[in-house]
Parts: sequence; structure tokens; C-alpha cells
Amino acid sequence: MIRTCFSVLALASAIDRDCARRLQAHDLSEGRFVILVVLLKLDGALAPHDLAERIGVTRATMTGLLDGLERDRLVARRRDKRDRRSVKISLTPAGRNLAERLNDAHLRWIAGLASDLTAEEQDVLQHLLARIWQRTDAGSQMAPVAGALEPVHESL
Amino acid sequence: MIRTCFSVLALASAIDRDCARRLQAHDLSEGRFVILVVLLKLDGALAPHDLAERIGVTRATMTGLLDGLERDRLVARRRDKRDRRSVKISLTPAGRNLAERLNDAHLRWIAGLASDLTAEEQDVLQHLLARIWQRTDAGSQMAPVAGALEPVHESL
DNA sequence: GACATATAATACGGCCCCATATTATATGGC
DNA sequence: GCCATATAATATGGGGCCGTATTATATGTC
Repeated sequence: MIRTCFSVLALASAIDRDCARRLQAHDLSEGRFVILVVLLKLDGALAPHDLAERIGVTRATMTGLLDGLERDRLVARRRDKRDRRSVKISLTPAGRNLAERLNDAHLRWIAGLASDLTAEEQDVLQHLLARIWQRTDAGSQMAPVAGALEPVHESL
Repeated sequence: MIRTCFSVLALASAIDRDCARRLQAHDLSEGRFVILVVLLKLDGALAPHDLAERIGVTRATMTGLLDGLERDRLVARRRDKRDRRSVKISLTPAGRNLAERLNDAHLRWIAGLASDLTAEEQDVLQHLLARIWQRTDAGSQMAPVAGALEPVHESL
């Protein structure tokens, strides 16, 4: 039915909206925040194309996001000695600090959203969503495996 | 848990992506398409602020969307005689034609997404999503009513 | 070594969306 | 009638995202 799909979209949009509102107090968008968190978790320097793939945006978009983060001194670009086409992105101390502070709060907030559901209910929900997902273009191109709908990174 | 929320977001993003891909063949975005459908269903002239509220974008955004639709000759603006601040938006014949053709295909596509689920499963899903939704900012401001997560218009 | 091809990052132009500011018009209280 | 206030639409400036084009560098083949 239509209503079912609409509910998924409406909920996602409400979550996105809340998330954006919480982050904008720190001058971060969702995309920018996720970059910081990925860099924090992996604790090393990553290439822009690597970040783009992990996060699910194009390389061109990543360039723009990094421009903003670099301007705000949250990440630093460093050219690779071995492959001079390549650039490595790393957190600045300020970036690391911000990422650490926000990541905890963010995880608590997200966990709270689903906290009314029992573990069993969450399993059921996950399963139902996965079955719809298999009908999407992304899902139907994937082999029908159990691991579908995996998070891009641990904090989402 | 985090995974539960992520699954909602990932599925919504996959659906949005599919939707955008289907519509861009007709030079439409989701926002532009929904405007056409709302005008088709209500079968009359609506004010921009009315459209904006129904669809869930700001009035400023609506102005931009209408600029594009007007440029493509899919809708027409007409000043209101009674209240000269006001403008009424209506479908052109071309707009009505396009809306009719796409609406059917779109409904079939969306319905197909959830077609693997039984009616009962869809009820369960709807219920679980609504309980998460009540924890969002939008949901917690609403009285805890059954009618939460209602579609903005019939075709979503 | 020269060349085609692939890859890394970026530039550019466009759309969607927002927040805020602006302009025109309506309306209620005096 | 006059003015404060509210409302309608729009303008402006910004961010995020995309697709495509561009530039620099690497790499495999001959």
C-alpha cells in the first residue's frame, strides 16, 4: 500500500530534520558530521574518494564538504608523497575534539529514538524494512543476502 | 538500537533515489511532481502558501519550485482579484496531462514496493514506525493520537 | 620511451531547500 | 481615515547534492 511507504519516508524525514537541527548549533550538516565521525572511528588519514564511497556521496560533493570543513579548520588536506594525484584527509585537533563530543551525544539521541521498542520488535521492524528494500533498485541489484541494509558506519 | 534507525534512513534514501531517477526522465523532481499531483487531485487553483503547507516545504521554496514549473509551462500563476496579494496556481493542459500519466505509474510503482508484505505485516510495520515517530521532535509535539504519520496527499 | 587508458581531485552549473529580509496588500482598533 | 499588525509572495544568500567536464598523475602495452 501507499501508506506504508509514506510512513517510512515521513519518519526518515522527521529524523533527518531533528538531526539537522541538533547539528546546526555546531555549524555542521549531517554530511559534514558523518565525515568527522568516520575519520574519528578509523583514526587515520583517508582519501576523499574513500570517504565519498563510505558515506554515499559523489566525489564532487565530497570536495565541497571538505572545502567547508577545511575552511572551519576541522580537517586538513595533505598531499600524498607516493601518488601525487592523491590527497589524505585527517582531523585537526579541533575536529577530533568536536567529533568526540558530538558522537556520544548523537549516539545517545539515536538510541533514544527506538528505545520504546523491545529488541524483538526491532528485529521484526528490521526484517520488514529489509523486505521492502529488496524491491528497490539498490536492493534488487544486490544478491538476496541477510546483510542488506547495513550501516555505512557505526554511528548511523 | 542504532541499526534500527539506520535501516529506516537507508530505506527512505533508497526509495527517494529510485523516485528521483524515475521522475528525472520527465524533468521533474519529487517536489515538483508532488505539486502537480496535489493540483490534479484537488482539481482547482491553490495559493502557493497552501501548496507549501500541504507538501511540507517553506513558502520561499515553493516560489522556486513554481518558477521552474511555470517556466516549463506546467502550471500557471493567476493573480487573485479579491485579495491582490494573493496568487492562484493552476495546471496548464500540458501539466494536467503529465500529472495524469505519471500519477498512475507512480502509484503502481510505490504499491509494488510493499507488495511483498501482507496487509497484517503492513499494519505491524506502520505501528512500529509510529512509535519511533513519537520520539521525534515532530511526534512529541503532537498529541499521542492514532492519526500520526498521515500522508500529506493521497499519492504518497 | 610513447601512447591509450584509468584514476584522483577538482571546477562548474544546476536544482532543491532553508532562513531571513523585503515589498505589497489587507484588516482591526482608535 | 490612520496606524500597527498580520499576511501573501518574493528576493537574496547560503548549503548540500548531483552530473558532467577538466586537469594532473599513474600504469600497462607496445
